[in-house]
Formats: sequence, structure tokens, C-alpha cells
Amino acid sequence: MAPARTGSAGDTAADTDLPPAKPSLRERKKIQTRQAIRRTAYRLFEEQGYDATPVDQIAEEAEVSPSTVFRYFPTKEDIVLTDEYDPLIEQALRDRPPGEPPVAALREALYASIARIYQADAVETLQRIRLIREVPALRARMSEHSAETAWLLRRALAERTGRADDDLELRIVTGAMLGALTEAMYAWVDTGMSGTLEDLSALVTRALGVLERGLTL
Amino acid sequence: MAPARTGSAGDTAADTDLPPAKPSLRERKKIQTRQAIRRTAYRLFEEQGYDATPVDQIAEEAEVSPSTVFRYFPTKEDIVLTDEYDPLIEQALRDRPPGEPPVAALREALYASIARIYQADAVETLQRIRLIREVPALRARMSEHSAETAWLLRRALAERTGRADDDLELRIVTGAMLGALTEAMYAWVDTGMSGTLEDLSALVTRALGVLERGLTL
DNA sequence: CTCTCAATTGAGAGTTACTGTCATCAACCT
DNA sequence: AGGTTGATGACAGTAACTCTCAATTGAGAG
Repeated sequence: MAPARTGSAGDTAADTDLPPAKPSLRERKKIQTRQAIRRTAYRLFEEQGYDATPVDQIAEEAEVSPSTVFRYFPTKEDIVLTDEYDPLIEQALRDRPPGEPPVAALREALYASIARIYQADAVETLQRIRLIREVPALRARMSEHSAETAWLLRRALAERTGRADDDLELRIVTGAMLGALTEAMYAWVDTGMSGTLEDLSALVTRALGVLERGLTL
Repeated sequence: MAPARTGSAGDTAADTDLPPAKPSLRERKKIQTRQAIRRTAYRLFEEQGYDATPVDQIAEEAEVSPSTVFRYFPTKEDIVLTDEYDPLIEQALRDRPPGEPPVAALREALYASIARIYQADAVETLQRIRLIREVPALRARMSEHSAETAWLLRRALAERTGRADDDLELRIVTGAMLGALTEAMYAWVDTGMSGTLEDLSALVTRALGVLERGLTL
């Protein structure tokens, strides 16, 4: 559910490959506001807990009106859940050689993506994952989000296998992958997620390994 | 998330195997009220849609106060989502011979359970599934519920494999299974779920087959 | 049968997440 | 500078809950 890069600039002539050229004052202000809201929210969630933090308070401390908060994030949950990872994973998956078997391709694509996401903002990423894990409402919405990721994944796999994208086997494969990876992620959080990046990659390897071995124990 | 069989009678002496003996006037009224609310709600959801049906209206047409509705179902979503399937599946899984490999055991357990659930109230079951599929809020909560089912499944598999119930491989296996099965169920609904029971069983077979074959396509 | 106790219920007030409208104000374009 | 457009804030409204308290009703004792 990426924010779809708020309209305007670039993309008209040859793709210059430098979108962060100078997004116009307006755009910059929007980004600032968005960041202010999210940062304030994360801080308050940390201090008081998610449920105990009303949107009005977030608005007040972020120096915007409640209306504005809802303009930027349709729901309170979205403040935590909105991300731009999906296109990243999708791209990484497309970059894999066509011959590669699906599970292997996904594994490699994930390695690349995880590293990137993690580097972008490690602290906030961890905070996010912890929140998602601990707040039921967020966990619920998250798995909804996963369903969309599954769909995207399916389309990518459909392309590389030449199957229809509503193919049953394909659906099952992506469903299983997502299920396994989600579980692996939660397991990672349970371990205290201290080792961070390496551990997470190792978990992904083990998870996909189990799948490849036909779920034998 | 079974309602835990509302307290009182039976179970004190030898288990007489007839719990529906005579649950006392009070208990019977409670069951009636619960049914009235749920039935009314399902009817209204059918007529007007889930989102367009306020709890107050359900209360009014079910001849109870709004407070009472919330006493019986903590959230509006629970009116649709509350079920008692989990213990059923758990039992069916425990009834399988200990030597059987996990995936096969689950398959057989599911066959038995699906048949039972379906026979209990086919119409309402279909209505439920359709609602869960179509209303985002319900889908989200449902996957939350699945997480609990996964945990239960994990405990059962932990027992029969002698592994710890927080074993990583075990988590991954159950996660993958649930993911695959959920996807299969949605696929079933997508096909118009006309063939109903047989089709569903066939889908389960195919889903678990894919898992056993290591997600090869 | 009645009296007491505990559980169930309904009424009402309050909180919070959202939605929609409208006037204001600031950035963009000419 | 001046008109247009997009962002913002104030406000009113809805609906899902939550809490509290008083009235009712079934359960069990005498």
C-alpha cells in the first residue's frame, strides 16, 4: 500500500534517475508534515502505548490539526503500517534470472530488500515491528497488508512461470511463503531480535529451507 | 476463540456424555439471546451490508438493548467471527495415529472437521465465509484469529513430534500450512463455492499436496 | 410460597476514531 | 500583482465502544 508517490514532477521526458532533485516547496512541506506526524506518534506510542495515545494528542504535539493527521493517514493504524517496501521487493524479484526456481528467487530478492529496508532506518524499523507485534489491532491490519503483498508476489511469480495469476497452485505457494515468512519474522522478534540483520537473513533461509523440503520435520 | 462453554453444570461426577441435559432456564435464555442477536445481525448484514448496519439497529430488531449486544459480543466483528471450530480441529488432530507425518495428519483432521462444521449449519457457514471475504475489517480480524489457530496447531504438532512448541521449524510449518489453507479457502470462495463440500476437500488436498512437494510448480 | 442473593439487563453519559463541509491561507503560475 | 489551486483548520456529526448504576429476573433456602 505504498503512497503512490504524490503526483507531479519528473517522468515526463527521459527518466533522469534523480527524482529527489528539488520537489518544490509544497512537496517538501508535505514530506515534513508527514514526518512530523509519524515521528511524534512513534514517540508517544513509545511513552504511553498505542491505545493510550489519542490521535488528538498526536495532532497537538505535532502542531497540526486532527483533520490533517487524518488527511495524511486514513487511520491511526496507518501511521504505523504505511510503508514502501512492496515495490522494492517486487523490483528485486523481477531482477532475478528467469530460470531460477520460485523459492530461490524469492529468497534472493528478500535478502536484497531486507538489507535495504534495514539500512534506511534501523531504529524506526525495529520500533515498527515491535508495535505490530504487540498491538492486536496492528497485527490484524498487518496481515491484511500481507494479503496485498501476496498478490503482488503472485503476479511476479505468474510472470516468471508463465502461469495465470489466479492459478490455484500459485496462490497456495505464495500463501505458504508469506505464512512461513511472517512466522519467521515473529520468531525473530521473540528472540529479542538482538543479532538483527544477520539473524533475520538466517531465519529467512531456514524458513524457505523448510518449505523446499516439503514441510518435513 | 471459543466461548469456553459458559460455566456451570456437568463435569463434576463422571462425564455423563450428555451435556445438553437441561442447562437451567438462565442458560437457555442466554443461548436464545445470543442466537437472536446473531441471526438478526446476519439478516441485516445480508439486506444492507455489514458497514451500513449499526449495532443499535441490530439491538433494536433483536429486541435487546445495545449494551446487551456488546455484553454478548465484545465487538461487532465478533458477531460474525465467533466460532467453536478450533477445539474441533484440535481434537481431530489428536485422534490421528502418532506415527503419521504432520501434513498428512492435518489433512485427515481437516477432512473430518470440515464435514462436521459444514453439516452443522451450511447456510450460515457460507454467509459467514462470504462476509469474511468481502468486509476488510472482518478479513483482518480473521487472520488474527488464524494466528491463534496456528498456535493451537503448533501445540498439537509439538506433542506428536516431541519438539518444543516454540521450535522454529514448527512455527514455520504451521505458518505455511495456515497460509496455504487460507489461500485455498479464498480460492474456493472465488470459484463461486458452488460444489461446496467436495470441492473444498479437493482444494485442501491440492494445497497440502503443493506443500508436500516443496512448493515446486 | 416467599424471601434473599446473585446474575442479567437497560438506560444514560462519556470517549475516541473517523467523515464531510466550508472558509482561510499559502504556494504556484502568468 | 492577481487569479488559481491545493493544503489547512474549525466545526458538526456518526458510530463503535466503555462504564456506571438502578431495575428486573431467575436460583436456592427456608
